[in-house]
Amino acid sequence: MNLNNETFFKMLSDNTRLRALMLMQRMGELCVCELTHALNVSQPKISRHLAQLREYEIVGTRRDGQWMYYQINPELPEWTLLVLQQTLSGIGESGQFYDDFVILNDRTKQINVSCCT
Amino acid sequence: MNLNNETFFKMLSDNTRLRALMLMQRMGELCVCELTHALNVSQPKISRHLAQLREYEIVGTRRDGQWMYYQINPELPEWTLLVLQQTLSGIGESGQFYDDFVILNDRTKQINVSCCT
DNA sequence: ACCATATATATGGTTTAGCGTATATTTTAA
DNA sequence: TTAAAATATACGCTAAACCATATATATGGT
Repeated sequence: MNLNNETFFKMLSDNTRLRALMLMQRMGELCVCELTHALNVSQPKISRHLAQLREYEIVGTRRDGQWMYYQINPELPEWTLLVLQQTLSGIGESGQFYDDFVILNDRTKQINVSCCT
Repeated sequence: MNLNNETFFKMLSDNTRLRALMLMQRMGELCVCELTHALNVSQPKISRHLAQLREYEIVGTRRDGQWMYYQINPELPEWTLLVLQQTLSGIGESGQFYDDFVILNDRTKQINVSCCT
């Protein structure tokens, strides 16, 4: 599927997708279970949204064993990358987006815990 | 209506609204008939979209006689203004968004022509 | 081969968004 | 006060988005 400007913003216009993107923007790649946990949404739900983001190549994936890692596609048009960056710095330091980050971080700090438990 | 991040992007995710916003970002305030003409869409259509943008205070209005002028609300959160700016510089120099601008400019260059003829 | 874990997809239903057409409102001018 | 222009809204419809639940696929370990 080809990404036009309209569609790019549509992908940002769902709260679950936006939260996921903000986490990826901050943390680099993340696996599905980390996102499921940090955002506290059902697995099929996050998976469907990630599939949409991948369909338009807003995110790329890497498989490592059973885990699928998602990250923001670094080859997106420059201006879209800047928009994502601007958005994170605009909204990432408080509220829900910040909370998501804290939950994710608390979890990853627990060493020796496999990605998803 | 209160504007959240999700909604902000939703407002950018419709092509007609995005085109209108890009023109306003470039030109400052514009009246409905200018937008109708530049975007070549029906008057009720642009009017409904402008009403949505106004509902979330993404744009503000000023009446001058029969004409209603719309412009991007300068009191939007800083990051959203930056996103709009970034978007225009990313997509405004070619394609449909540029074409809209050219059409608008050709028209306004005709001096002594009332706003809508 | 079989099971458990991680992830993806399919299905059916509900809500929301957008459109064209018709009509209403506001303002100006005669 | 009537008409015309500019703009806004209402209505009925269609399509798209999103969700929860159920099921399928893929991988790794035993």
